Amino acid sequence: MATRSQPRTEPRIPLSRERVLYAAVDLADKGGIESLTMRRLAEEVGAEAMSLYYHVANKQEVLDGIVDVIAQEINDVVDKIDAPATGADWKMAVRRRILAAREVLLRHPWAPGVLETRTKASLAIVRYLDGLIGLMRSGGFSYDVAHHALHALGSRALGFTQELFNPGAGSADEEANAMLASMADRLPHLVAMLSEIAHDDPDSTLGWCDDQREFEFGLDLILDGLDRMRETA
Amino acid sequence: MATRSQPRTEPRIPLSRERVLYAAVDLADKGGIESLTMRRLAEEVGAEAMSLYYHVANKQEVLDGIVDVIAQEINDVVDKIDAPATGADWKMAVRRRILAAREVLLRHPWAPGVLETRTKASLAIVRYLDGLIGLMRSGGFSYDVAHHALHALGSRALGFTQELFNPGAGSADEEANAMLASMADRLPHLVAMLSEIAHDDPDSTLGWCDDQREFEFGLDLILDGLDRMRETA
DNA sequence: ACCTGAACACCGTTCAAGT
DNA sequence: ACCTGAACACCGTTCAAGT
Repeated sequence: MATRSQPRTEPRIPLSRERVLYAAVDLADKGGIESLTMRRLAEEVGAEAMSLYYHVANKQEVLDGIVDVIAQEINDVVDKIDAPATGADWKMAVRRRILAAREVLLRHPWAPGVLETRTKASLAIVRYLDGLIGLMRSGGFSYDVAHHALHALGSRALGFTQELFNPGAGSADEEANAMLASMADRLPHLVAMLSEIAHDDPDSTLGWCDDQREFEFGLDLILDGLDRMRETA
Repeated sequence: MATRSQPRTEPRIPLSRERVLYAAVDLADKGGIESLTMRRLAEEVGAEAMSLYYHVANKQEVLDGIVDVIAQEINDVVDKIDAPATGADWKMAVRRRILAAREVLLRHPWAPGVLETRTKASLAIVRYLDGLIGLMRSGGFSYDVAHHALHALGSRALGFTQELFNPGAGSADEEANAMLASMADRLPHLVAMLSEIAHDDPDSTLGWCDDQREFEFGLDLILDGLDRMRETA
């Protein structure tokens, strides 16, 4: 429906590494990470698959790139949080940053999984970690303890926990429940436990069990333990 | 070179789901998880790729199967550990089981990554978790707290922690160090921290940072925190 | 019951060629 | 400098056919 003077469906803004990466994040947000293929990404961006290779070396670099985009988003949010008034507030300051990072990840649920597969450290993530170390330092920790602390937090430092399995939507859940019920004799403690508690709160979830309350429980357990070390040191 | 009476290169033991899964574990152990393809798996087992589909529904089922194999290996080891004498020993009992699980995973370094991608709970893993819950129960925890505890442990319950990135062997490491050094101004705390500490202990590692000492530090921080909750409850 | 050959739809990527 | 078409090597998987 374009006029003859504009021959084909508009040449569009030229490709660029940035445009490719943002389109990749969009694709993953909309269709999950498995929908992110070079061919589909090219389509999304109005080009042929092979054109992408002019702007990124290969798919690994795309994956590195989108992790970096998300990490930058985290830094943007986190940088707006004020520094703590006194060093003793380190715990609250770290806590707020981690929960802010989590909010970003909740908007990009594919990100933790991709992150795990990365072999190169994203610069933006390293920047984020540097901030956490800084907070702990001014809270009175030695570099040595701050280092241990990062390890103890693990992926929690970025706002997510690891799932041991991750039943998707609906059906698998019922199936699992049926299975569990049928073997109550072999799994006595687990069945008893699950019948006492209930996983509600289907929002605020980054997986099956990684909901907000549980995340904060584990986070606080670790932060409290670290704080106690700080006091006795 | 076979005699005419034995026409082709020996018919071999027939295929079976078990044989397929053990061959798959072998392949992953030897060549990493990315070397596990249906076609290569078939070759390993002396058959055509399509023959596998008679014994497993698809590749997802192979992946489910091999984590189950590893989880059984964990249970085999863990079941040999004696139960604690008194309930108060829950902490040491849980600790020993987790460290035993870790030893198994160190022999199958691809397993944590595959585990994370599974959507169905492996029965063997669920059995393992049931055991941990049982120990905590007899240690005096309510089911509610035991449940929180499992969440707080996360993947640590199975003996591994999540890496935020995972530089492989050698070169990438140096590259990362060079990068870090070149931006000491933008990452002051991190560079300072890394110059103070050193990651040695290249054995006992399940990734870059997940070495034995750090794993135990985080584990003990959590277990101690839980124990404190138990005492004040 | 168990295995296979040929074929399909889809990957990531190379390379020589177009503008 | 930027983009592309054709082609390659490799996936997982289906389906009809063999024994």
